[in-house]
Amino acid sequence: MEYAGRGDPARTMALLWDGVPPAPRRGPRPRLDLDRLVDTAIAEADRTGPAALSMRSLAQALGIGTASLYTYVPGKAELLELMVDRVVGAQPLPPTGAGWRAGLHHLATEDLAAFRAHPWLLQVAASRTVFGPHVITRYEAALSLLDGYGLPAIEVTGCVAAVESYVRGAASAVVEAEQAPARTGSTDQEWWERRLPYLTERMDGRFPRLDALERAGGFTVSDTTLPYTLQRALDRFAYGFDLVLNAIGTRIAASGSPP
Amino acid sequence: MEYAGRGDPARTMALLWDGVPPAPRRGPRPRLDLDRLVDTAIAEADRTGPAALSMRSLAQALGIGTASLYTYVPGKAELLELMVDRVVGAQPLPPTGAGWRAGLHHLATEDLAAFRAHPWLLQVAASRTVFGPHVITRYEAALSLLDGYGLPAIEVTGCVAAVESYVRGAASAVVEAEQAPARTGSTDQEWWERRLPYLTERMDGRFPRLDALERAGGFTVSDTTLPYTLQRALDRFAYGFDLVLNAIGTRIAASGSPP
DNA sequence: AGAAACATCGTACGGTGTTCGTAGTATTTG
DNA sequence: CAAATACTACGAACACCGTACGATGTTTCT
Repeated sequence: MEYAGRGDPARTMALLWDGVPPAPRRGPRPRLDLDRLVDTAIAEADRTGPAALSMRSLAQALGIGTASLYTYVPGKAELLELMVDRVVGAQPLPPTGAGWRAGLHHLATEDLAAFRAHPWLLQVAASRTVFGPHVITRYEAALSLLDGYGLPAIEVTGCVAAVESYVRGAASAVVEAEQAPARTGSTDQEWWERRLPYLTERMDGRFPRLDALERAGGFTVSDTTLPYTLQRALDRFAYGFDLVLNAIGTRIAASGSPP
Repeated sequence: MEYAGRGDPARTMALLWDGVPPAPRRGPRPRLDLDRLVDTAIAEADRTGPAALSMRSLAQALGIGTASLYTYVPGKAELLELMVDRVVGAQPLPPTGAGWRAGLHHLATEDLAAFRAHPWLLQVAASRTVFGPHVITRYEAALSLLDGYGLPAIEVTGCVAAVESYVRGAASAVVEAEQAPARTGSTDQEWWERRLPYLTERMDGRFPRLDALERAGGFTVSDTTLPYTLQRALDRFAYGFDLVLNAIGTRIAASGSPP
């Protein structure tokens, strides 16, 4: 999942920003266009899981030979970048004029939805920021949400970065909860029924705080440490995001200028 | 980097919680012990990068045959889990009695340090929570930091989860900034000098907010979107973490009971 | 018609995690 | 003491992976 940034920057930048270069004059027509390739790759990655996308299976899904892929794309790393920017491009931008809080909320909700629909985003985007047009457009929109409230530039970028960081981290917990059954090949209940005996035996009495939580709030160990219930994970996402928004609100209030 | 949770849970749990099982009575003595194996794996992963750890190279570093590794560990997935729990076990626990803020600050600082020292943690821990004794001990300690302030249980777990989510997301930005030069094989400056011409040409005039930031605050595009300067990334980490802590403080204050 | 430019793709290379079967060794048993 | 036993060690092989190379076929321009 690393695929160091091999290809020369010019080629990658051109693919991201200009799409496919002008059609060449000679030789046989390409059977594919870049859009179809990237779309198929996204669908395939969604279907088969994050790391399971292989150039061979992608080529097969497209009905072409494996080596032919390299006519369109320098390598897998660049393909992944194109996939990221394309997914981001499909997200709606936050509404302007509804206030910073509604705007950031919209942004985070869309991001969470994208991470859930395309879990591989978490692994790709975690290792390197993609410098595509849609990614930057979205970042620009996020910055403008905090414009006009008197926040200094350094704080605007800081707040947006904080939101992005939190969303990425919390979304990965949500995705984990959502994917746990599929990955283990069994239902949540089976998964826990098989592990709980070992855990309870080992944990017995050694973790008073967790025990207290279990007695007081009806949390089981499985519920607190790893919120395997999707609903619990979503609740946590919302709770923590509210914390972040509240903190941003305090900074805005402290900066003087009203909305 | 997926390595679905193959091995049976009993074996994995036993490895995590009980260490190596009682020494067998017959047959040749094992040449290795589990601790040495895991330690070497950690060192190797630190040295060669996240995904570059291979069972073959690890075996070579240990001076044994590749297949022999599977005598000690069911597979790579389980080995990675052992590595995670071992790293977490090496972290100091937050001081009790210094207050929740100091405690959480200590926790986050140590986590960030661990992510920087072992970048592969971000990719391993992102996909599944490791249920090892040290991980749970650390979680227990985090919970107890917020004990006694009158926060309801659901909020205690919510706040700890929020901190963890933020730290994971923000740390990945820091690590990205720190590793960028090594990954691209060139210095920051070279990397940007090669890409900036293409970027500025494409971005010219299309992103007024970013342009304004550049004019006003001395931010370059490279500085805002991807904080390739390590110092800037660290500043952002601290700023956002302060936001989260402030929000938690507000919740605590609203819950009545003083420290 | 011939040359040049291009897409296609079978094949091969060096890597990966893991399995299998066998060889070897130390303890326990008869 | 010898034989059975239970264990470690590991070379070889399997099924994959991303990618480079070179041959082949197709289209367009001269």
